[in-house]
Amino acid sequence: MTELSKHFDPAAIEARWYAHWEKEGLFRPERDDAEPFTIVNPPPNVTGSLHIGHALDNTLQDILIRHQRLLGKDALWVVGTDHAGIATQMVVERQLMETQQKRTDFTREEFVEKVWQWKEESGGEITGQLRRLGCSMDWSNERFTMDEGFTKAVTKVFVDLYNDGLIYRDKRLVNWDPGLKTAISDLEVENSEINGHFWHFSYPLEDGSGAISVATTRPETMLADMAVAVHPSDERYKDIVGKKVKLPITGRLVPVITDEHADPELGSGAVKITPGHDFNDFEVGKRAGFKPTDMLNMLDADAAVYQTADGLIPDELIGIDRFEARKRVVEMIDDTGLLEQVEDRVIVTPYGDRSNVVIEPWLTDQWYVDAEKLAQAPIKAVRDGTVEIVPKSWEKTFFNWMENIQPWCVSRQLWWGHRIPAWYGIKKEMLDPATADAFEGSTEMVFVASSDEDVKEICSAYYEVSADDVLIADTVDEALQLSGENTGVAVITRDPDVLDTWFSSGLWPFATLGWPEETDDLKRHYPNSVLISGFDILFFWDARMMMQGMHFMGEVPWHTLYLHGLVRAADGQKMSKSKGNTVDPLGLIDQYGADALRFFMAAMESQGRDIKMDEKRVEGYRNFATKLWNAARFCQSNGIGASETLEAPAAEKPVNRWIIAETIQTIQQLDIALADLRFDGAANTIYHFVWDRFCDWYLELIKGQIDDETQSVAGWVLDQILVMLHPFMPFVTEELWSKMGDRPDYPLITARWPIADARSMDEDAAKEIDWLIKFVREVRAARSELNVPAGTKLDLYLPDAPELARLVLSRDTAALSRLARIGNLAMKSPPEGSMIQVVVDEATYYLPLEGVIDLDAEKARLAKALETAEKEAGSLDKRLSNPQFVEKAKPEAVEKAKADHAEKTAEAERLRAALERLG
RNA sequence: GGGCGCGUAGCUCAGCGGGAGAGCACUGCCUUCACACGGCAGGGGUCGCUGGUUCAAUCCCAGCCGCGCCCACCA
Repeated sequence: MTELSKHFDPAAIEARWYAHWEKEGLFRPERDDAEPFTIVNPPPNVTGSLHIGHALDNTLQDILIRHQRLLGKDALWVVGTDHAGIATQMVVERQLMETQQKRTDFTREEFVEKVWQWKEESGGEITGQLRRLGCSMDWSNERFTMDEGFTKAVTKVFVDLYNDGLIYRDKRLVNWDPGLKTAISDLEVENSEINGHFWHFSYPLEDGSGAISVATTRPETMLADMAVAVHPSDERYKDIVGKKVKLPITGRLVPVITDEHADPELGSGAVKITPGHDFNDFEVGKRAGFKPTDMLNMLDADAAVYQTADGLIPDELIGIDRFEARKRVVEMIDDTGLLEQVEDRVIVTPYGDRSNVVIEPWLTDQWYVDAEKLAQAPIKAVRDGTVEIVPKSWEKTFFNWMENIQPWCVSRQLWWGHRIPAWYGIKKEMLDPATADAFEGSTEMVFVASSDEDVKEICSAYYEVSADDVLIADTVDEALQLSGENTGVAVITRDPDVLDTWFSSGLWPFATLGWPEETDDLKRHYPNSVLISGFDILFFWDARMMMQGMHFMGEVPWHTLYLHGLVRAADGQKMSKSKGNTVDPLGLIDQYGADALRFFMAAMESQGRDIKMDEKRVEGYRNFATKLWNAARFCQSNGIGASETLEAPAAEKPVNRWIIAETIQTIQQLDIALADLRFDGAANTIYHFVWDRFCDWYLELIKGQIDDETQSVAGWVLDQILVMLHPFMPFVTEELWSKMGDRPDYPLITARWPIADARSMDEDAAKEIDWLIKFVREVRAARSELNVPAGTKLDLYLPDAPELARLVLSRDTAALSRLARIGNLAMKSPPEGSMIQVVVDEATYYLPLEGVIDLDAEKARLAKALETAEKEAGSLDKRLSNPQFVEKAKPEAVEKAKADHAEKTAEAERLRAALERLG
């Protein structure tokens, strides 16, 4: 047994214990016969480093996992990192930029190789940081979303979904990020309001019979206008419908059409229609009979002006950036006198969440997942309670999104990621390798397959059935030339795109367990027990896990979905790097220890609310750890050590019987709080037990009287504390566990969670000690208010005290002497003279005081106490004299009111008498 | 335009049908033999406002006032 230092120094023990746990395999002890408990960790980006949100998220998970491990379960916490397509590619591209290089200086293979290299050298920094937080994940099976097995799973999922008709290729408007030059999904678009303008143009009618006024916030798109729409019921334009207008600048002739979309109330009631560059207009365009392939496009991948198919855009505008083009178009229209008006207006503008660049609706071929179909099973699962969302208030949000879900664009024009397992046969003359949109309209046929081998088979089969117009492969596989030298119509090439990162991370709950192989782990740990995630990824990740999990596994991915909030800065603002208001969790760990940070997170995590950072509070929990440390130090120096029993030891002394009962009550409360996922309640329960009950009362009551029984009880209680606190504060508890006694091969991390054995509860002892505490408090308060010097001992006279009081007071003289500074005890009336009168329940206690006490102060004290008692008695009296209350209230409430009334009345009476005695 | 949530002690937050709690901050006393990262005692709240339901409302209902967040195609 090593002596403990006076202050607890977290840094001195954390790394040591973590290394020990990991090395000994204690995060995943062999428990093949135990009930499984499984959590998958939301895989952090491989580029990521631990931020305060991770600290919250992972602390909560670790609390659950450690608790379940202590309960004896086969607790598995799956861990790994996410390849994070866009983020990782950006990191490596930035790195290249430092040496004036760019991605396209390399072949795709070379670049991807560089990313892997980066990943090996610098990726996964966060995994070390999670260790510093104390997270007990199963590192021995760490995964990566692009490791071999996972990639296999992703490919299978794509192929299967394709074969089930749940993935398809479609030409429509996507959210195009011109900064990253890739499509992104709806969820990756963030709308924000900016100050813009509303330009009103006059479009002259072709026949010269007038003009129609249209207004737009995006004037440059008029270069690709294909119609002007008015509402069918709009009488003003009745005669113009069907005529054509001649667009300024391009001179394109476009029809005036009717469509419900046009709002007669807005502007002139006529709206320009640009199907290739606006989501509404796309729909209007389709209704008006335009096919997507015919819709005009006027922007390239960089969002610079691009010549439309009809070649009508003046050369001077070609190649100009969209925002510059906006100015030029307005100027040009103004020059022709067709600019009618410019209004200031707040415009909702879409930005890419990664690039922070304005998103462009752009007409491309992309892969889409039929999310609507996949959403049905998850909706039902939440509806019928198979998946419980905690807190429940998120259900509505979940349903609202799931029930209105849009096709999910899953293809990304990136190099880093899971490459889409689709191959195209393309006619040679259509192939233009120089441009990104080379495949535009050139696809002859698509083959979706898991491997080149599969492609070969499919191609051969296809060749057999329709030899005339098929391909000869030359890129993927030489064997495809089996198809013959067949006039050289086509080449085969693999889809250059990769999948949305969330497409793969959605498989996390089962692909990490070995799927598609039917492994034992998969059978045992799917469905997972619970998922902990921030509400910010409810749609991104949680919902997708449900869709993919239920489709491929036929079962929900987990039974409970716990959503926590955001950790905000102290002023309530969202933390962000750009605002510079982030708090580094590792800095907090350095300063206060991982245990303190973890306890803070747990204590602040009430369901449903964001957490505001409060460093003072972290400090407070550091103090708590020190408090526990010192309590253990006290125990150690008094021969109190590791308990030898799991059950509470037998005890005679009331104080020991009392603390055993208190401990068991704490276990019960903790069990309930943890079962309810009330992290705050759990943390507060153990906090107050340790500090208020164990340290402030129990240890004080036993000081100076520590016999064998007390040693074994105190040792047992401290052990239970260490176990109960371990999920929250793993480091300090493990250290104390080892220091409190020799327990080789029995580390705390795999100890036994205490059993709330109610048989050890003792009501009589509780009554006695509770009364004692109350009495000590009253005496202390009286002494303090009358400024009796702390060291002065006073004799105590109790002429009319009830039996319980006499018993307790005469037994616990040592404790009384220490805690209330009581000298001698006499069961009789006090001598004449000045004294303090203390009223506890129905009795008065007298403490004569040498010299003169401050009579006024004593009167004031008693008067105040009397006032309080009378007020309470009065209000209870009023309630009890209300027949309605006695009649209708619950009997318990009436009983309680009666008892309280009696007590308060007696107390008031005593206080009144005491006051009278003072004259 | 829909949906969700919040407004309780100076601050940060629990409580959510029987008469209000915690941590920090504040005041006074205490170098009491585990701990001053401590101990003891204390001050401080018309529980946003207005109605309603109830024997009883901070807690339930309605409306209002403030403040967040999410979703949504108003050009």
